[in-house]
Amino acid sequence: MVTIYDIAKRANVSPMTVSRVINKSPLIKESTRLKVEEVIRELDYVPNKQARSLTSKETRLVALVIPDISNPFFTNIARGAEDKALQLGYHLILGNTDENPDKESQYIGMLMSAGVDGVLLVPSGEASASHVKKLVKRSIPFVYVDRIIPQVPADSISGDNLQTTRQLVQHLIALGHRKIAFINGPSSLSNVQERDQAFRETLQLAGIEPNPAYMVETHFKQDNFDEIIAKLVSLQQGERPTAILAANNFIGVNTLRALRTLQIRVPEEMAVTCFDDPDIIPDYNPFLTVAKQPAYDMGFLGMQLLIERIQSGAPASTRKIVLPSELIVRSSTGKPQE
Amino acid sequence: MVTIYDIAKRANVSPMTVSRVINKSPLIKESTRLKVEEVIRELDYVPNKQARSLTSKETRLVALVIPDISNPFFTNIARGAEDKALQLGYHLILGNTDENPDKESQYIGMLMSAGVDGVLLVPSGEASASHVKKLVKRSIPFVYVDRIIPQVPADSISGDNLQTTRQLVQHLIALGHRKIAFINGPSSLSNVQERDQAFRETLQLAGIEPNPAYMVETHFKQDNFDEIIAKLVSLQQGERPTAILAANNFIGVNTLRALRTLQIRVPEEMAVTCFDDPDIIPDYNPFLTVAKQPAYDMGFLGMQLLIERIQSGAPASTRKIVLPSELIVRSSTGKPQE
DNA sequence: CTGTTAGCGCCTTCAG
DNA sequence: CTGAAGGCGCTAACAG
Repeated sequence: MVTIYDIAKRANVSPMTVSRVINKSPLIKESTRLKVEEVIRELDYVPNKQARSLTSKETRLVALVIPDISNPFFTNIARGAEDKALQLGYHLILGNTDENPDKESQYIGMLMSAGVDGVLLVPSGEASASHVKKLVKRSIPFVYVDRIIPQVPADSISGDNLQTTRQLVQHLIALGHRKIAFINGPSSLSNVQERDQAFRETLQLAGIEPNPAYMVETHFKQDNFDEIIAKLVSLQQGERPTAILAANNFIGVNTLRALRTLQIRVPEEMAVTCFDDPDIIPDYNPFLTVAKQPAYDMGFLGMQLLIERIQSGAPASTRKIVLPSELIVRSSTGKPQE
Repeated sequence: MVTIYDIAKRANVSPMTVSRVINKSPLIKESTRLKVEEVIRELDYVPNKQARSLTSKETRLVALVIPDISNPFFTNIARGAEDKALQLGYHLILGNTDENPDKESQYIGMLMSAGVDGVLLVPSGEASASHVKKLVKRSIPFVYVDRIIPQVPADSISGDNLQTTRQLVQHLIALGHRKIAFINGPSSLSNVQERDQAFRETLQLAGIEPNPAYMVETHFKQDNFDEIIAKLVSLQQGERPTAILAANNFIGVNTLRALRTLQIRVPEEMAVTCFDDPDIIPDYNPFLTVAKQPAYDMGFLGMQLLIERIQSGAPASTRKIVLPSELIVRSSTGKPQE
C-alpha cells in the first residue's frame, strides 16, 4: 500500500507536505505542489480514509437507510439523496431494511461503526426508536424522510399526508363514491397515522361516516392481498365498497392484481387509487390514478438538511419540511366528466 | 466517544483484554468476558472500524456498483448481493453510476479509499477498464456481474446471452416473424456484443439474412425512443419490421410507449419482446413477453464468489458462471397457438 | 511555506 | 489467560 511516506520520499519532502497537498492547503508553493502531485499520480496513491478519519473525525460518508429497495418511491429518494450528496462532496452508503427493525438496527450499528457523518432515515416503525436514540447519544446527525419517530425529534422531510389523502378521497367522492375502503400500512408508522386521520376527517367533512369494515391495516411490502380484497368484496350486498384507496404503490398494484384474479373490473365495478406511482417509467402503464409524492425532492432536500446539520454542528431547532403531492388522474378511477 | 480504554478502566482490565473480548478470542476467562461485556453494554460502546481496519487491513465492507438503481433488474441483483453479504457477515455499500464511466470512476476511487474488501461490479463500458485496473493494482478482489471487461480478467457471473437471445428470436420466428428489429444497447458492453452476435446467428440458422436497417444501437437508460421507433416503422412498405426485440426492459417499455404514441397496435401490428421484466411485481402488468434473467441469483452467487475470493486470498483461476434465463410468453408477442 | 512531534483507536507481537 | 510496547496512515499543533 502506497502511503504519504512513500510519496514524501520520492518527492523529497516531508510527509506533512504531502498531506497538505492532498488536502489542498493553500500554503504550499506551486512548484512543490506540482511535484508532489506528479508522484502521487505515478504511484497511484489513494488516501486511506480510515487513517484520515481517525484524526479528523469525519468521513464525508453519509448513509441513506430505506425500507424497500425494490420500490420506485424509495429508489427515487435514493437518486435525489445521492445527487445532492455528490454535489456537496459526500458519498452515499445505501442500506435496505426490508421494513424490518432488526435489520435496521444492524445497519445503524454498522454505520456508526463505519463512522458515517450522518444518516438519512426512513424508519421502519416504532421499534426504530431505540436505534435512533443511539444516533442521538453519539451525536450523529440524522434526518427523517417520509416518516418520523415522534419520541425522538429531528429534522424531517415528508409528503403532505393530510393534503394528499384529502385530495385522493375528494377525487373519489367527486366521482360519486361514498363507500370507500382504505388499505393502509402498519399503524406504527407516522405517515400511516396521518393518512388514517385525514381519511376519516375528509369523509366526515363530506358527511360520510367512516365504516370500520372498510379500514384495513396491512404491510407496505408483503401480505396476502388476495385475502384482504376477497374479504372486502364479499361484504353483503349494498355494503361492498365501490372504491379502494391504497396507502402506497405496492398495495395499489397488488389490489389491482387481486381484483383481476377475482374478475372484478376496474374502474367499472371498483375504482382504485393509491399513493405514489408504481412504475419507474411513469407513463409506461398509464392506468392507475395516483397521488405522486415528490420522492426525488424528498431525497435531495433531505440530504441538504442533513449535510447542513453535519457542517454547522450548531443544533438549531428542528426543521420540518412538508412537500405537496400531485394528483394524477388516470383510468383506474374512471374519468369524472367525459 | 467511548473507546476500549474507557471500557478497560471501568472493568479493571487492560485495553488488550477488551480488544480480545470484542474479537471473541477464546483465550479469555468466562468471568472477565462477562464483566467486560457488561461494561460495553452500559457504555454503549461501538468499535471504531476505522481504527480497527488500520491495523487489520479488513473492513468487512463490500461494494456493489450498478449502473441504474431505478431498474428492477439491478435492484434485484442488489437484493441478492445484500442477502448473501449479510449472511456471511459483510455489509454492502451500494453505488449507482447511471451508466456513466466518470461517476463509476469516482465511486471506485472512494471505495478504495473507504477500504472495501471487495467489489461487485456491473461495468458501464470499455471506459471502465482503467478503474478496474486500479482495483487489480491494489489487489482488491472484484467480480463482474452481467457484463465483463475482457481486457481485465476476473471472476464473473452473467446471464446466458446467447441462449437467451436465441430463445427470444426463435419465439418470434415460431410466430411467423421474419422481419425482426433488434434495439440493442451500446456496443461497448460485453453482453450487448454477445446478444448482437447471437441475434445474427439465430436468424441465419433460420435462413433469414439480418437486415442492417433493423439493427439499432441505443442506450440502456435514456434515449429518444420515439425517434428510433418512428424511423423503424417508417421503412417503406413491405420493409417495416413486424417484431421488435429490445435488449433490456427499459428499452422494451419505451418501445411500447413509442408504439402507443404512434398508434401502432401490439401485438397485432408489431410484436414486442425484451430481456428482463420491467416491473417489480412481475405479474402486475402481464403484457410483455420477456426473457427473465435470474437477477437475484446473479447478485447472490456473485457475492459468494467475491467473498470466497476475499477470504481465500488464493487467486485460483478465474471462474465464470453463466445462468440461464426463463422465457415468459405473454401478450405482447401474441399467443402462438390458441 | 515546510518540517517535527505526538496521538487518533485498535491490534499484533511478545512477555509474563 | 492477561498485559505492555509499538505501529497502522494520517493530521493537528507547533515550531522553524
